Amino acid sequence: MAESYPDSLSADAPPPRPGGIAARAAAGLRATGPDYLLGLNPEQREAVETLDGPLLVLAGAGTGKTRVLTTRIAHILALGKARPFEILAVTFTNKAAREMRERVGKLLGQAAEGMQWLGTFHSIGTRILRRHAELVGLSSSFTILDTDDQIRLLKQVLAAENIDDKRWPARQLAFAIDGWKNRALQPKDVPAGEAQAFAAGRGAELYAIYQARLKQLNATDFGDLLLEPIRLFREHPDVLEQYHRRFRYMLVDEYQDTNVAQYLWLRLLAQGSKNLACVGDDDQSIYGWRGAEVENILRFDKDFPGAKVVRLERNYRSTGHILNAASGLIAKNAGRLGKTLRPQSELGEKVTVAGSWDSGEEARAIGDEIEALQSKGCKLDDMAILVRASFQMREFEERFITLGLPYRVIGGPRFYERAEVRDAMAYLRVIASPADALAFERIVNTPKRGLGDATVKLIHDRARADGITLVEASRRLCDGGELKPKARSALKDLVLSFDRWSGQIDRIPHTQLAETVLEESGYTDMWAKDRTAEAQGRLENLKELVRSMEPFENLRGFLEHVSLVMDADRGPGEDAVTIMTLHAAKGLEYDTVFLPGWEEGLFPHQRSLDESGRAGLEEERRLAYVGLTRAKRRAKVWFASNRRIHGMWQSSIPSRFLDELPEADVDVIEAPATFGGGGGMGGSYGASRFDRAEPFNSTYDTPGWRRAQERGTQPSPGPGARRSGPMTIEGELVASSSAKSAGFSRGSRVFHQKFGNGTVVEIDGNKLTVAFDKAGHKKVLDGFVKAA
DNA sequence: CCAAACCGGTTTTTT
DNA sequence: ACCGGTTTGG
Repeated sequence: MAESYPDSLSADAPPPRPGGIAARAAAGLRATGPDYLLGLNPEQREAVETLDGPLLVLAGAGTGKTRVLTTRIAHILALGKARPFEILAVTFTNKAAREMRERVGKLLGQAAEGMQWLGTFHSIGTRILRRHAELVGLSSSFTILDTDDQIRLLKQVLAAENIDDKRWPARQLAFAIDGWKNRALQPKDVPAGEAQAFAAGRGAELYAIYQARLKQLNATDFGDLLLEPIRLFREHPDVLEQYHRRFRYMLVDEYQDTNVAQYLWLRLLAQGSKNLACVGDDDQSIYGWRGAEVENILRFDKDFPGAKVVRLERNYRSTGHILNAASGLIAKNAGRLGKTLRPQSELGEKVTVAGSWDSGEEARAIGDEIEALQSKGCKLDDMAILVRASFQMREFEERFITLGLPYRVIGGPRFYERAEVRDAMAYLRVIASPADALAFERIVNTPKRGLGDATVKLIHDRARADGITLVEASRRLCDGGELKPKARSALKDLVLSFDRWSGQIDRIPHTQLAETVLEESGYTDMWAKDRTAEAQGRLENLKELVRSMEPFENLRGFLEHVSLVMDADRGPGEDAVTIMTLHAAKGLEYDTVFLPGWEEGLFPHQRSLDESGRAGLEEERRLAYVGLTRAKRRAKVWFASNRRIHGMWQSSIPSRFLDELPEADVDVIEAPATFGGGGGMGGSYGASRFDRAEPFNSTYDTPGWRRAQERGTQPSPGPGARRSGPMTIEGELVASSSAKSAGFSRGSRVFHQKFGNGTVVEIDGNKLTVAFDKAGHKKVLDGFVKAA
């Protein structure tokens, strides 16, 4: 097997061990406990034991999907049906891949380490592509462009073709190309009608030019990591044949999220052994907007004749009412295979539905409820707030900061997408591969060196004329006379620096090299001199970047990892409430789940309805289903009658999804008493449940309104309310309010988002007086600062 | 070359 | 209302 692969990458494939793998796997099992099949229910067991031929496991929420997947792998290995490196196991995210590896490892011990084909679609695609790169016009050291690089490259293509990128933005072209790649369309396959849509019919042509540029740069984008292997398999049947022989068993997680390209990729590979097991849940397909085709799972048995379908319907996660509510809701969808989740525990608490006057009150009420639960002994770690759109998070953050309630935001700006991290990465990329033109361009004038567009253009021209890299071109340019003395010395400096750094690449540890580069390039200095509030956080991120390089053997390994992973690990840290989007919540579970913002227009989202009509509505409904089924014991749904969207206050009516929840499983909370000071919209929706016909805010006779009048404030806390609270998300790896004021004492050095660094001069309860280095003396709440 | 004015877009997110 | 990117003027 391994020896049939020519290039050096096969070196990491352990040689087939002479016999004994199965035996050792089995031994590992014996060591970790009783037979792994015990404890599975009959359906799970069937899903694990049906090894041969195509299999679709329809796994409802909380039915033990991952367990089935991992146990199945263990079973295959234990029976000696295949060796670890003969199993292909594909997931969508790195996180899922990591988890699967971990869990298989727990079952099998050592044997899991041989599973080199366990990974994401993209990482496995990369692996395949590196082995056969020459066959598709790349060299095996190709680089992988992320979205940012992709846009930059497209901008160049548009410029070269004299297309006004005002009228035809690169982003839009990128979007179109992504769409085509999702459907496995090469430039020649793009339907004429769609090609027409961009730049007066030049869409497909531009796509072709872009592909050619990628090849020139020895680069791929994410789509290519799937597409190119497909092309490879189609054009080189002998290569496909090798993989047919290799992959004796194939497993796919979250099959409902696959797009056309992924489906074709799998189908090509599955022509070999036919042992393809897909696990998924059509009711949890929520990624249609980025190319996922629910159809793939709906027609699995037609695509793979003779496929067996196993349904997992016993839900071990949620209590009865929650599950029934979710089931009742999802039953309104037409396009589904149909499953009925059966609770395995008592009915538990009903799902609650409560209304509030506006989003601020919603945040206050939920905050109060969280504190109430906390005082009853519930851990914050077991609670989550799941929102439809990320702008909703702000309100909760603000509220929690004032309450001093620790929280965690999942899915803010990603670590590796931050400008400073990307800049630093660009330096490293140029050092590792001087041919990386996009990286060089990114940092040639960052920090400012007086090398503007004019100079960059000269470099470009020279590179193109001489057929050399931008770095080489820069070097030659310095020797020539085209440059003004200022630009020339700056560029000379940069080139010499890169020479120096490249020379050290194998001589000093890569982390140290990174530090040197950031220091010597003046990059760290640039931020150190920056007086804006984010600068401090950015410096932190740079340090974090260097730390995150530690586990890697060398710079190359790290860069490869980042290009695929783009996802920083976030430690669990202190006890904290989690705030995230519904999309981010898939696959997770919490004791208590708060679901705010169930209003027409927001959830279901208007845009989804506008763009995809009924299919869009069904996807939104699946999202609601995902939200509810995250809850183990308590699901608390909220809606507000006023919400500020794009800066404008708008009144809203309760989501149609509320009416679709079975009455028997829902408690409508009417009494405003439960949340101190927060008024419910109680009375008005009591009559006809959620009062869809008549927006209740049309009558100014609500508790909220009356209270507002009594207070003599503006009726809507909206327009006039101050919204100046510091946003913690910027500049931190994980935004979180510091739980307790813990640890601050006079003389402590602290950092404040707005005022920067300072020294604590006085403490009064949770109020600190701080002498800020730049902003002078201020009184601040301890929640607003963190230890510097 | 840089800073200030200006414009457009604003659901969800992975790789 | 706000952010980020682009254009424009110094």
